[in-house]
Formats: sequence, structure tokens, C-alpha cells
Amino acid sequence: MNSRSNIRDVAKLAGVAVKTVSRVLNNHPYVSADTKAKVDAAMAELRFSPSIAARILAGTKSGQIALIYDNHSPYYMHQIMQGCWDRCHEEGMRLIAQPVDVSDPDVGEQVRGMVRQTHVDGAILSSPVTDCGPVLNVLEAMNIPFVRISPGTNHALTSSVFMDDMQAADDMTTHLINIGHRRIAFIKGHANHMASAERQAGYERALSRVGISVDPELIAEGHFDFESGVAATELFLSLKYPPTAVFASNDDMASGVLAVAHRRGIQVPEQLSVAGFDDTTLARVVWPPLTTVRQPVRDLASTAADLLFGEGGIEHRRLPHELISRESVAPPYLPSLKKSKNT
Amino acid sequence: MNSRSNIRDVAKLAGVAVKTVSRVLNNHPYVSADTKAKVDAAMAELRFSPSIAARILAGTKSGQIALIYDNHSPYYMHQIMQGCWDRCHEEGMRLIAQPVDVSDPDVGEQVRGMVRQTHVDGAILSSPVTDCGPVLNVLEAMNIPFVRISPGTNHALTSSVFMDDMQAADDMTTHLINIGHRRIAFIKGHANHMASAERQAGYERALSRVGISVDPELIAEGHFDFESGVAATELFLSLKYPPTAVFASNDDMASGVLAVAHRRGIQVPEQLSVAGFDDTTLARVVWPPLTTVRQPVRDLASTAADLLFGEGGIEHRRLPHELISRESVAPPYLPSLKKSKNT
DNA sequence: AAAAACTGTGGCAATGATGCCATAGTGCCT
DNA sequence: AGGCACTATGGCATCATTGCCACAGTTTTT
Repeated sequence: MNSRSNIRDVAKLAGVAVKTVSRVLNNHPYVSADTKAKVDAAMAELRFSPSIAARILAGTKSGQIALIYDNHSPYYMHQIMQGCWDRCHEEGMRLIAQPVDVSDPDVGEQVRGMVRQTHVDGAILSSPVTDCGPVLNVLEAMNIPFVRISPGTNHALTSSVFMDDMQAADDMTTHLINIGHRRIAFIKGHANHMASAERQAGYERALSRVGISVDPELIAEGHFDFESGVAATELFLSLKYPPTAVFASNDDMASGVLAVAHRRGIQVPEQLSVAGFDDTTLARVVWPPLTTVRQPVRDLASTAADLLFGEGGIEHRRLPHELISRESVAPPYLPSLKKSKNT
Repeated sequence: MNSRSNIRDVAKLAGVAVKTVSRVLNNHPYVSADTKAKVDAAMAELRFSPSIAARILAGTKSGQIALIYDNHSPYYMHQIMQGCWDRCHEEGMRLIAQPVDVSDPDVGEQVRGMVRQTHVDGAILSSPVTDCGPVLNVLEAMNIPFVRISPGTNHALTSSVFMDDMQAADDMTTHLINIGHRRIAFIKGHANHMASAERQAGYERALSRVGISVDPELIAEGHFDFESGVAATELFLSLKYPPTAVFASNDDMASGVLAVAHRRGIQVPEQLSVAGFDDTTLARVVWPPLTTVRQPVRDLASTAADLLFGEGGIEHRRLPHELISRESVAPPYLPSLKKSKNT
């Protein structure tokens, strides 16, 4: 009925001491290959796997790490989780995915409770939790090592993995400029993600470099979701001089731009170019497929796990981004210019 | 930092036995109000909080449940998780999300290991894990209660929540017939989801009822992902008499249909109607928005958690579906009929 | 009035693994 | 030859809590 096998049963079957089984379990040095083989065989035969609870109680490690997140883009989180899972699985660690609400004033206590209960050995934080003061304080106070994925702020005491959001946004904006766009609108990301400000800065830097003034009318608020892409686009298209291109801070919002264009019968990319950010699955699923910045989300996550497991001290690793050209971006048609030439 | 106080310290300070403190902790009956007050005071003074690990080890409940899944649609899983999380949070339970690979011959052992390690009190299975023999056997052998979300097979010993996939597919097909379609193609779901067969049966039932013969050419394999929607559509459109409507077994595949239509310059819905299934976020994000069957995914998940927590015996609860009409479906244009009339 | 049931409390074993200390053989340096 | 470091293994206490059994006093039932 119950699989009753514990470490003692394994020890008996393998003909060794309990302590030796424990050593095999924890990959301690000083176990002969011979003994290890016997123990492994016994464990396999008994279908043994150690109780985390007992391990926590007796020892100092639990073999578990937490992924703490608060992100509303399912595709993005899906990739983050996969990256973490893969590495954890390789490493024999258990991953506890823990959603939180960073706007909840109680978020620190919630994380404290979770750490207390699960005794996780470390944590991976995904933006925007990476910059959530209460959470950071709690983890530091409890002395839990953690790695941050795409943090917005520097933090001398912990490792992080990230990409150059500013440069990526600059690249995309420059690309739009290079193919002829001058009125380029920008939809900001959620304000609680620090990357949002970075991307905006990159956008503005690219414009400024070529002497295009930053027009506040062409910058709209956004929250990384489809609806805010829609809302922003409605605004842009009601302007006296609407943009010829819209650069959204993620793919979800870019999809919103496409939806409005479709509804109004505006041809993309002939009449309006649309660029996204992230290169989630969504970018390939919508029509036309989005020109976007590929963010190596899964690699970011698995690298974060690497850094957490690694012995090394704190490290800040930047992963490369890539501009992905698809069909949602083309040179502007610019009927007004043609007309003025004719007149 | 020093949460060094344990139940013994509390007992000593309160002047009672350790066991009595345990009773207070667990709200046992048979503790006098007087004693309870003393113990509460002592706990407060020592800032005591019990060790979950010890509790799990010594007791029979862990306060944790597992969500075991293997689904490749991020939007779908996102909703499932949310539903589970919400109820678990209300109930003070910890949720451990555990992805598995049902095609892995070792999947049973993996689940066994997870259960033994974490001591979960119960599990929620999401399709297709609901019909994965090895997993079911392991959970039964370990005597872990579980609830299945959208299982394909009946199972007298465990509760389940589901919707009527056959009826839903029938409804959608009938809707397409009612507005004039006769050549309706169908893209199957992943073969390892039992719901796939149900949906196909519903499609065929609706056709048969009105005397339309089921044309094997109009039924294509699919795997619940965008790409298989694309592949199926390429097939359909290369037929001598292509369909006027395509009914895909989920929204991801329906998005694939839309993509092919866009690429070939086929107007949706004027020249081709497209229907999906699930009503995930994706259905509203693509263009045109998908007519689809709303599956109450989040409710399914939270209901599953309800049944797991509930004292009640086994129960099979069906949740209602709903046909959502959006812009991807319209009456067929049928140019060939018009032509023949004219000639 | 005896028996049974309820109330309130205590003692001790058990849970499953690790930490620390001990032991013993081997190879190497001085 | 003595001492030391290294390899390999075993024994036992320990972690913090709950389950089971026992016991005594009080109330209810027969």
C-alpha cells in the first residue's frame, strides 16, 4: 500500500551503514565506486527517494529552490519556467514555482512564510520581483542566496542575468529609422518592470542620435498586455499626424496594435509598421508575424539556475539579444510626401 | 534570525506538556480555555512558529498538494494554475506545480519520487496526465487522493471535473452548418488527450445528424500547437474542393489556420470561416478574433481543488461550455454555386 | 450504584535523514 | 619508524513535531 522504504531499508539491502547511503545520496566524496554501485542498485530496487522533510529537519539543505514571479505574460513565464525546470532537473533539485503580487504590501511576509515552510536553498527572481524591496530584504535577512533575471537595479550582493534592454530598443528603433520611418510611436512597458524604462531610454537615444525630437504624443503608457496595446494605438491613430510605425515594449502589446490596425482596415506593414519585443511564441502566431527583439528568455532562466548552483561568487552575466525581422515592418508609404512632391 | 524556539520551550514556559502545546497548535478539541490562553501567551512571547518539516515528518498531513501536468499550450496552463493557486491560497495549502512528460516510460517513477519527497496530501491531474496509466497506478498504490481535470476515461475511484467536449464540438459544428457551411474541415487534437477523440466524435455526430457524410479528406491530424494548424490547413487548401470552414480543436491550431489564410490572401471569414476551441486569451488576440468554444478552464481548476479539499466522496462534476461568436466565422460565400446558377 | 462516555492532560515512541565523532587501512613524507 | 594526511565506512545522537496509549476526574447512561 504505502511505499515504506526508507534509508535504513536501503542500507540493509546494500549491506552498508545508513550513513553511507546518505553519502551516496549527497554525492559526498570518499565513497568507493563499488559501494556506490551497490547502494544505487538497492535504491533502484526499493524505488527509494529521500524525504525532503526529514532532510530539512536533520540537515541544512532541502534540495529545493524557489522561482518567485509576478508576470502577466503566459508565454514569457512559460519559457522562464522551462529554463529553470531543465536545469533543476539536471541538478536533481526540486523547483517550487511561487507566484506573488508585488503590489501587495504583504508580499514580503508571504515570501518569508514560503521560505520558512519550504526551507528552499535559494531562489530565482523574475522581473518585477527582482526589484521588489520587501522581497529582497526578506531574502537577505534570511540569508537565502538568490539570482535575479532581468533586474532593473544593480545589486552588489547577488548575481544576475540580463540582456541589454536599452541597446535592444535602440537597435529596433534604429532599424525603423534606417528603413525610412520618422514618426515612430512607442508603447511603454509596465512601470513596475525596470526594463520598461530601459527600453524607453533606448528608443529615445536612437531618435536623438539622428536628430529626431522625442514627441511626447508618440509615447503611450502600457502594461505589457494586449489591451494596453489596443488603447495606445487608438490614441496614436487619433493624432493629427499619426505615426508610420509603432514600437511596442512587448509582443502582447504589439498584438494589440495589429488588432486595431486590422479593425480599422489599416494595412500592416504597408500603412503602418509594427514592432514588438521578446519574441515569444505570440510573435509568430499573429498576423503578420512580428518583427521583434529576440530575448533569450529560456537561456536567461537556465543561466540563472546555473549561477545559483555554481560555487562561484556573484556574477552578472549579459546574454545577447537579436533583432528578428518578420513581416510586420516595412518602409513607410508616406503618401503626404509624395503629394507635396507633386504639388 | 534566531527562530530557535521549539515546542518544548513553549511547553516549559507555559508549564504544560509538549503534547498539550501540540493540541493548541492543531486546534484539537479537549483543551481548556485556560490552558489554551497560557500556551498562546507563551507562543507569542517566544515568537514561536512550528517547523513544517517536523510536522510533515511526524504527522500525516503536509499541507501541500501537487498539480501534475503536461500541456504545451501556455495560455491553457496559465489558467489552470491560476485556478488551482487561488483555491489553495484560500485554503492555506501549498501548491507544487509539477510538469511531467507522459510519453516518458519513466513517468510513473518520477511521480512516485515527487510524492515521496514532498509528502503531498493529494494531487490534481490535468489532461493528458489524467489518462496516463503509470501515474494513476502510482498514485493509487500510494493511496494519494487525486482529482482529474478533463479526463478522457471514467474512473470510479476518483473525482473529476470536466466539460462535455463532444456536445461542445457538436454545438460548434452545428453552428457552422446552420449558417450555411457544408464542407467543414476538422483538425484533431493531440492523440494523447482523450478530449481529442470526444471533440472529433461531436464533429462527426453533428454532420451525420443532418446527413452530411464525413469526408476523411477533411479531417487532419493535429497536436494542439500552431504549427499543426498550419500544416493541416495547407492540406485542406490543396484539395480539389477545399472546405469553406475549418474547425480546429483548440485556439492555437485555429491561429495556424488564420496564418495560412493571411499568407495566401484568403479573406477570413468571407472566404473561409475559422473556429477554435478553448477561448484562451489567444482567441481574442489574433485577427480576426476567433469564434470558439469557451471552456471554463479556471473554474475547472478551482473546482478540482474544491473537490480535493472537500470531505465528500467521489464526485464527477460537469461545467458548462459556451459558444463564443466572434468575427472569424460567417456564412460561406460559395462563388461556385452562384456561378452555376448564372450559367 | 455500577458502567460507560466524555473531557483534559501527560509520556513516550516514531518519523527519516544528517552531523559529528570514531575507526581503520593505506600511502607518503621526514 | 613515527607521524600525518587521505580514503572509506560505521555508530549514535539529534532535528521538532505528532500518533498512540494511558490515566484521572467528571458527567451521563443503564
